[in-house]
Amino acid sequence: MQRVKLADVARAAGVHPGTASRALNPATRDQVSRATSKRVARAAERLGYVPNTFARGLRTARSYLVGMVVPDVTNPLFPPMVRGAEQVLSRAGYTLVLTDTDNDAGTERRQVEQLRARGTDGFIIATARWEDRLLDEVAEARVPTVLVNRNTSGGRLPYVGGDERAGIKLAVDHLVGLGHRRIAYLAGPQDTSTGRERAAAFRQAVAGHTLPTWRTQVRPCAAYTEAAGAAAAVRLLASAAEFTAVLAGNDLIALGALDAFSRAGIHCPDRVSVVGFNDLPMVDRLTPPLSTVRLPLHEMGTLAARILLDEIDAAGPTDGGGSAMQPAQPQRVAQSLLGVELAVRGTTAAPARS
Amino acid sequence: MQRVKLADVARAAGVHPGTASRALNPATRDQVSRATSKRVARAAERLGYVPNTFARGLRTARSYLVGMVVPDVTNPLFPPMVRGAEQVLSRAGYTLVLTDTDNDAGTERRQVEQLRARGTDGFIIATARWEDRLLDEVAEARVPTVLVNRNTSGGRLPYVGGDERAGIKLAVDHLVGLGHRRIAYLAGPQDTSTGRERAAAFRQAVAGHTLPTWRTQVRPCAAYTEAAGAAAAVRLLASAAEFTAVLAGNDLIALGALDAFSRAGIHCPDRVSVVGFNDLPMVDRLTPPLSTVRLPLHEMGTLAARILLDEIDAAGPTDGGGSAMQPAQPQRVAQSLLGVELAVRGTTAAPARS
DNA sequence: ATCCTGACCGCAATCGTTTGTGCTACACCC
DNA sequence: GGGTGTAGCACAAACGATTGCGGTCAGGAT
Repeated sequence: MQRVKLADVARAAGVHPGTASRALNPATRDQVSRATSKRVARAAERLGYVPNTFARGLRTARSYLVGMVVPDVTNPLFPPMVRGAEQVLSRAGYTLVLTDTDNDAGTERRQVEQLRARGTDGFIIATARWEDRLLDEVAEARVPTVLVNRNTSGGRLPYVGGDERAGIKLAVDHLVGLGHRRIAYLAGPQDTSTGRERAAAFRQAVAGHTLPTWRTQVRPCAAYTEAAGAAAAVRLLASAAEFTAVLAGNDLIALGALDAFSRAGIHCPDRVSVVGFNDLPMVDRLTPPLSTVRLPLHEMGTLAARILLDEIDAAGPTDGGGSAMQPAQPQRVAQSLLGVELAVRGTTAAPARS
Repeated sequence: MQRVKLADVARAAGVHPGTASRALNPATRDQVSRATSKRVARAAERLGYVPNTFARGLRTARSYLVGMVVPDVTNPLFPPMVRGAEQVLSRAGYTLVLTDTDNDAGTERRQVEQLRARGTDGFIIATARWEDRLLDEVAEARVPTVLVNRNTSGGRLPYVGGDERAGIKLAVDHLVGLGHRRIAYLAGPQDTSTGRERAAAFRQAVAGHTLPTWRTQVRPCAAYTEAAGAAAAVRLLASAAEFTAVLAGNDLIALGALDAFSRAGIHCPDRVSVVGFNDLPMVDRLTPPLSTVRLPLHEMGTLAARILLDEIDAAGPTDGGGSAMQPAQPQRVAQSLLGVELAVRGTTAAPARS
């Protein structure tokens, strides 16, 4: 590894290693005279001293490592969050460790445990399930953690996401504004917060207008994939329900539905309007370009990182056991909802007059 | 951090910590009787022992950390590589640290140095420039490193990428097969290996057929972006060169060119054929769907990781200075080119008969 | 002149593992 | 039975930084 150690710096500055340590550490610098502090700093600079992370970590039980857990880096939803998080973390001297769980609960658990063993200072987790034992344990162990994009039912961990209710409402209002009265919703999987929240928001938004509702109006998809979206769409068609617009739980579902419609000879936007969610890259280049709800993904990443840093500072050195003071009841923690916007594009239009 | 340490395990098994250490380490297990080894293993299991990475790293100068450097996680080209690399690394007990340089040489240097200070065991680098001082230094310092996707001029570091020459040849042959005779090439930036390699391959492929060549036939773009591609395309149009097909340095350039052509009223594929490179997600859903060369991105990631692991093993504990035996000349290292394929889709067709 | 105070810094223990060295038996051979 | 090997393990010294504790010294108060 690197050659020059603290003792070298100390020798060069003519002081004891302990003193050099204090001089270099901003938090303890005032225990040392300004003169020696300067001298040590200069020596360190000159010799190109960089502290040995292992030694430091061994003593302080701080790794300056943060784990970020995503289901699939390949899904374009996540990279912007990763990027945002990494920017603020690295600026704060932390290093981001990315792990991809491949959407599998087992590997997720393994990865998290491996990172915990490594002394990771905290986690940013984008894989939360609505009921999530692993996260319950993490919360129990008081490991600094913040959820992003997906929340849990418990609400015991800080969360940052987009304002899904607002996004759905925007979409529904837009469709209603165009003249649509019968709108179907292709919901995401109901074991994720986004699937549940958006579905609930849809019902609420529809109830806000005086629109007809019918039994098969909201149909959950098995997954956030094109295949699942297509399947749900054909089921919807088979149900013979009348509808002039479809709101999808996310863009992939919307794309799948679009495929199904076009295969059934139902042209968009002439015969059916479709709205997605997430505004994935490229969906604005399709024909017709997809109308969709845009989330501030990058900002979600940066905010999550900032909240995590606060949490880490508050927790102090990782004592694992957590502080003795346990609140009377599981306290409610910060749930941040960021503003979203609707991108109106080519897949939405006034309904055909029947 | 975690409560139970090696000494606890040793006590439980009735042996000295040193012995417990050997018993737990597969490489030194044979210095201990089978009986005690079993006993220690059982005790460790029962107590839930996980070794302290700091202490271990402090002693062994091994971090089991690998840094992966990409210019921009948000570019869909990279996530599959990251994913592939992470899969093989984590299976080998390593942890992947991802860092995004934002395409900036300065932050790249800072990130790499920070990771080096952290004792990172090796690097997978996807940001190589054709002339790259930082990588020269890294090679000099003998830090285990493998380049992926982009190479350097020196060829002193192991590299894994797609077989660009073959890809370009496939594309050119395809166009020629359709009847095209005048093909232009919109090259990527010439400070990257991909930009240079593909351009050279294009010239070679064209020379392989008896096609006309002309002065403005290959035009470098300033960057791998849609804007740069569009700009190059309008320059190409302005040059009044006759051409019936365009091969692009990558998909983004192709998309930009497509935009420019459509703005100029030149319809694709009727009046001009276009083929891209990389096969980004979604480009198969555009109208017309983009014909392009597909790279085995995931496999590039896994192979890079495997080569890196070999290198790390060969290098042994990070001694920084490198072994004393220096080869007479900078030896040529493994340069792996993976097979590519051409996805023939809607942007290529026989040229209009003039 | 003595005592006290506080600023500054040195000393040494400590974090938890790994690993070179050396001790103790026991087995084996002639 | 004495010498030689060898297997199995204990001992303790590292690795490099942090930090509680205590010592020194100058300067001011009494």
